[in-house]
Amino acid sequence: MTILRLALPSPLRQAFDYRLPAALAADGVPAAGVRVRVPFGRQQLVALVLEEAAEPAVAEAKLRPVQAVLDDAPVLPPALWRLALWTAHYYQHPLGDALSQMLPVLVRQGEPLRVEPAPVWRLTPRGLALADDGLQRAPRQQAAHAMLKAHPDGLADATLKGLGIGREALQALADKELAGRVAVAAGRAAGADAWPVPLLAEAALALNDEQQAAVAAVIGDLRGFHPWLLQGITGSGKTEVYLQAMAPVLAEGRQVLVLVPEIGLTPQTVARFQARYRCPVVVLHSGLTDRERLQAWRSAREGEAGIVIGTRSAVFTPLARPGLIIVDEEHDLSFKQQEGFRYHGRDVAVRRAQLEDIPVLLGSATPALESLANAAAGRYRLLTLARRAGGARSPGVRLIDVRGHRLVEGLAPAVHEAMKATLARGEQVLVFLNRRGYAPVLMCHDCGWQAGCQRCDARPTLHRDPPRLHCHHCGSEQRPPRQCPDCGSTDLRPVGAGTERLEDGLAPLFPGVAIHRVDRDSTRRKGSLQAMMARIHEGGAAILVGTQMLAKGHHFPAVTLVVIPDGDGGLFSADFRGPERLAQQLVQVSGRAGRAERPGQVLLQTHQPEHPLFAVLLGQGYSACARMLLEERALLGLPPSGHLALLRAEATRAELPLAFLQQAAMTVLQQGGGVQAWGPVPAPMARKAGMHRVHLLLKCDDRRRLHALLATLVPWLDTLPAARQVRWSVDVDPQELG
DNA sequence: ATTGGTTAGTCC
DNA sequence: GACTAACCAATT
Repeated sequence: MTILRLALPSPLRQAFDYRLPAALAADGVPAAGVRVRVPFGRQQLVALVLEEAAEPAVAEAKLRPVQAVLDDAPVLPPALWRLALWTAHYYQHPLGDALSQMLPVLVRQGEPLRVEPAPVWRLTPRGLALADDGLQRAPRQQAAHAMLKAHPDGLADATLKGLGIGREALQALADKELAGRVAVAAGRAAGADAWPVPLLAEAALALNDEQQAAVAAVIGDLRGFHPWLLQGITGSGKTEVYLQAMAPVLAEGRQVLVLVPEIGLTPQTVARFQARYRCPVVVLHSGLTDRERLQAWRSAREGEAGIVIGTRSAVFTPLARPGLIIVDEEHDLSFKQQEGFRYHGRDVAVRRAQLEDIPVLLGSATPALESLANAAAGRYRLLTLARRAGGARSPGVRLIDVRGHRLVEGLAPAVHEAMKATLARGEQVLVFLNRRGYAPVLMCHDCGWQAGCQRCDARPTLHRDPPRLHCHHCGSEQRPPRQCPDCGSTDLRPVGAGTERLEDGLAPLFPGVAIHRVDRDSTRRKGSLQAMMARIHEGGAAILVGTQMLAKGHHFPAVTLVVIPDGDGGLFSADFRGPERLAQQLVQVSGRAGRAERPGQVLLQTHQPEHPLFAVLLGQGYSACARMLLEERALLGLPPSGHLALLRAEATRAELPLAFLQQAAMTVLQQGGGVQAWGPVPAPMARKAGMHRVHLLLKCDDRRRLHALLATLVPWLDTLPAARQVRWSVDVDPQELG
């Protein structure tokens, strides 16, 4: 009898054995990575074969039969299969659940993998003959026409969607018989003739000598695993380095995987890649339908797509002929999945490159301390771009000591003056405040009562339109009280300022000046961010008020002054990564300002002008600041000098998670092995969304010893009766201890 | 008696 | 996690 050991899409930390009926074994025993349909309890599931088992783990009578074998070959290529097993083990996540998260929804529902080649949009002869400005009355159709004209081999639906070209525009072109959707022949040739000739669709930009050196280094060694760290200041032309580094990879017919932060995946980013090369570009992001995602995934897996661009989860996209992996803005927090399967996309990308035996290029203006430490240790090779491309000068940063000064709307007099002068020149000012809403606290002026959230140990933020107290941690909303519930006073006052209040307060100070607020609330509606960006890019005096949305990705050429009213935030944060994040944020937001003719100015208001972080960051730059922070981490044994894993547990009753993690802590103490247990302690926000939350932090100088412990501790915890009374999880290499 | 809500246990 | 049997208590 043939017994198959299967990974089921379930959170259970175990494999399940099934019997393979003789009728299904006729074509041979399915290999590891093949999908099968099985009964499980009273449900039907799609599972993946792990191996053929010599002996069943349970009594033979309990084995149920496999109902169908869905594939004749594994779903994932060998290197990706090994990556999946490694990642599930490294992050101590149940294998079946990890595997199912790596696959598109339709694949894990059993959809056939056979590729009907995705039909592509192409111009008709009439469309090709149409003049470039023949659709002036219809800008969207004109954009679609221009894009299709640049790609005579056609573009797939998913690619066009990624480029921001909508179905309506394409349908309109089709109605005019200017374009059509046609099927293409299946099975592209592999190797050098995989893509259209010539591959280059537009001329490459000229490189300065730093960029030249970076490109030369990477393409000089495209065989085998080489991790690179490209540290390039904002505006230094990192993207051009990516583009030119991938040229020889594509020229060989191999594929490039590009990972970007969630916020970085804009139509402009995709357009930049698509405009350069004629090979198919596919985009994987959360906006795709299940069907589109499946098409993109198949096209990567079959080797049709030359460039695959996506966010975190795209690191698991199978590639027929992988050649290079690029991780842009590698320091970005969005690469770490913060719930469930808590992997780090950047770290998985490096491991994948190793298993695929290809180079990986991590890029950032402000690399994570982990990456800089890897470069310093010689594990990564460092490439530096210290000059802005095109000769633009970097903005100067000036600390504004606000101690003792009277602030108007949170602005010091010198800052106010600088803003007026900038606006008078017709230039733009960016005010960066990483706090949305009207005010973070609603307080009674008579007795000091503060509005609190019913379900969290947090104060809800006061919002203005519509008026409400909104808890950013659990999402609950209440009507703001008109009277203090403690003393009955009606003198309730908002304390502190968020972006809404700042927007209101700045208007009378700068009459007649347009103020654009850019945060999650003001850009909630689809397309509103793009509309706002368009208005900003029209130029003219304006104030941009925004949260970190403004600090990422977009560049604002008309902004010549950046104001940071609250530069101290995060300086004394509870999280040990606070200073690192602050330094990254300051550098990133500073990079939004300035252009070739006129360098930008950054004004940073602070109550701590002598703080060493500011002194080093402003005096010697990000790298020196990072070195200082790395020394501090080393003294405390914190990452990357030491290694962490965080056990979290929560329940409505406070004593349950505490008791559960006490058992864990006890075991760690007994087993020792050089692993320290800190806690259990209440989480920084002890009650969130009605749940009492407790943490146990595990810490060890040696990563292998920490993982050896986790490998026995976690499965054992899973068997404890107490584990069923709490929600618990393991976070390996936690990025936020909150 | 019926319904609803919680809990413990299984899933191969 | 999904599902169920078992149990208890409050409602008809």
